[in-house]
Amino acid sequence: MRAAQRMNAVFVRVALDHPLPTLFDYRYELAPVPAPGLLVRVPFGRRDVVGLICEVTSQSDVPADKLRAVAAICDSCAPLSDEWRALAAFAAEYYQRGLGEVALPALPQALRDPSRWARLFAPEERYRLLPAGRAALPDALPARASALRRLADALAAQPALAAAEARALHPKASATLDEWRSLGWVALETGPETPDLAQPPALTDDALLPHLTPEQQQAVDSITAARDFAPFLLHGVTGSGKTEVYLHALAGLLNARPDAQALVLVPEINLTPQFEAAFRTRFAALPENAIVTMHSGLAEGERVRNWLAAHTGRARIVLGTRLAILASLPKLALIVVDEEHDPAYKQQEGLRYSARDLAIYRAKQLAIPVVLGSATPSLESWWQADQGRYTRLTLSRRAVADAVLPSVKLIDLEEERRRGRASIEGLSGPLVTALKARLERSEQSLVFLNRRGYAPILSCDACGWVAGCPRCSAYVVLHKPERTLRCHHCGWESRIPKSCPDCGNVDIAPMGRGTQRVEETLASAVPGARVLRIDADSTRRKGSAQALFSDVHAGEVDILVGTQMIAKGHDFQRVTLVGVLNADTALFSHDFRASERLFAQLMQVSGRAGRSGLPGEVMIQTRYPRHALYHALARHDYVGFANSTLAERRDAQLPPFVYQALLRAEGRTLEAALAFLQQAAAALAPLPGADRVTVYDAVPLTVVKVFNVHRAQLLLECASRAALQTALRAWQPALRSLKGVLRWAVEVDPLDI
DNA sequence: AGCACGCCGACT
DNA sequence: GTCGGCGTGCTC
Repeated sequence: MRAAQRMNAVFVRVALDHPLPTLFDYRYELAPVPAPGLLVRVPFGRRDVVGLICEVTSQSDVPADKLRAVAAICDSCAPLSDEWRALAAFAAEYYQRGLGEVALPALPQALRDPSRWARLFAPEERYRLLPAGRAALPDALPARASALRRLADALAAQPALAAAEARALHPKASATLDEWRSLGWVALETGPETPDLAQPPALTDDALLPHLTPEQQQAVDSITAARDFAPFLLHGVTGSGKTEVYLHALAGLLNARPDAQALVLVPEINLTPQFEAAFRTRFAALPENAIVTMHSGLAEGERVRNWLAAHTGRARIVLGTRLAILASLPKLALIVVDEEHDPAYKQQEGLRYSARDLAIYRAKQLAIPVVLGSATPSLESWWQADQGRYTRLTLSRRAVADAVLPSVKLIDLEEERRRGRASIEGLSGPLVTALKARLERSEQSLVFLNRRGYAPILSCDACGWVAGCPRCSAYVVLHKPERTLRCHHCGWESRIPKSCPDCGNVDIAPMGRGTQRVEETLASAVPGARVLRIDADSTRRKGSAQALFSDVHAGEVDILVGTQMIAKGHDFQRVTLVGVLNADTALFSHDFRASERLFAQLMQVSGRAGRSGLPGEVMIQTRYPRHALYHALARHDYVGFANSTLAERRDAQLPPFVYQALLRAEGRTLEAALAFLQQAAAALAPLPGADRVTVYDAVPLTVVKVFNVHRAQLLLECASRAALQTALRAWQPALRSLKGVLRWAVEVDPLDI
């Protein structure tokens, strides 16, 4: 008996969201058959947590007295596929984390809450209006019970009303509907949803589509013809119609295979609405729930619904930000990464993954095409294309007839000053004149400045005091509309002092300019102009960015001033002038990627001008009008810029010619953080692979202290990705065993150094 | 990461 | 006399 039990014993090896990189074994004694990929609720220490079954075995190496039993299993949700678990395992391996730390946070929160499992997978309840109810209902309700009336109207309007929809219409819908049920007015039904309407043979009518330029057509043909892993770098100047290429490639795929899924990534939440609208218009024949979005702005309920739509295969197009790269997509057949160069694809906390790089992995794993689109590809991707590992697809011309690239003018601030030409609060004469001319012609202008707030510094003329953050080693930024000083690192806020807290002098003055100050200046410098500011501050409320952008589209704005938020994606029809302020700071940054980022940003913002056929003009105010970056920009010469920057990177042995990783440490004192890093460096030296790794000195971060925590980092560099990976993997236990109360994390392929 | 247990200062 | 500081140790 005992022996038989042992023979039949079932154990599961479970990944938990926990820093230990191991799996945890549990006895499995429940009725449903366990399978890898299913979620379970297990006791862990003193609490219950959700884990992912990675293996089902008949024996365990863990001593029997330590083993505990699985408490519950979620078997109404199809198991996460082998491919998905392999993706999570790869990400965990590559970014030096535990599998559970990758897999579980990638799931929607509701799935990680066992108390919600039953409800999530319960067949949706629906209410159907019965003839008795149809006869009685509207009149039986009090005249002013508007919510009840809406509920009744909704019941009358459709064959069956989903319980969730009913609850959205009326907070007490369940109680009301139960009452109506007892009166014989409505019937409750459960079961599978009414089947979707049969999909028409073709989702799109080719005759109605905008006709493609030969370059676009060739790009679409190449993508559509791909039958295996095929990475494409779609290099297209702004306005060249990259989106149309995506749409055609999607149409080709979705038409050819009625079950295929596509994943489209965009760098920012702000860009999802316009893509979603384009997909819904173009693929109007798809059922509504076949196109879903995935980003951090979704409410929890919608997040699970959309995730499940992807997981069950019902969603054909998933549109999302970087987190969508970890969605479960059993029939994934095409991945598009729009604006692939955008740093937003790099997660900057927790698991610091690059969604673009994982997209490449995923495409390779599934042997499918992946399209990386950009007007200014990352040098990493450009180099891959140079090497022939990615296929380059080029769109060299603007797609709209007559739309030409804007002319770029550099305004030499030194010369303006030498010649004694007037400028108003940092706005040069030529720029103000150009802005006024646009206003007269009822055209729109855009002023780009990558610094929010009113002024980055508030200082005392008399003693040199500068307002700083008490918690960070950083100055605080003056925010005039909010009448506060604000730390952009930790969020600390205070009132604006009336006099210098050090010497009492009342002449404390804002220095430098942010978007708020430029907004104020523009209002007086360009009389009559309707000025709108869009930045992280003016769009803090959820959904407000959309409203502000639609004001611009509706022509209710003459001058739009803002940070990089205004540079991305939006197709403003009447913008013919782009002014760029304060770009020079990035030219001489210590960050070797600063110029690449600046070039991409300026190229992108320049691309906002003249999209609809009106001639566009870009004016860049600079002290260095002869700088090579600006010259390349004026010629719209990404290729020249990329090639010369790559040559510099090669000479300096910087990425993509070497691979980097960082060890970051945070401690109560800088000394503690540095000491930890030095110990860590010493521990690395004897490990396998470490002989090929260059370890630099531990250094404090530029902003050493944030929220009273002192930060330092150690840079590792290696010509071989494999050797770096080996060394990093071997390093983990050593790092864990180092003592000291200190937070640390390894970052692979860091963007900011 | 949580969440315990485990030994030393200022309070009902 | 306890409440609670965070050091360190464990989680199948």
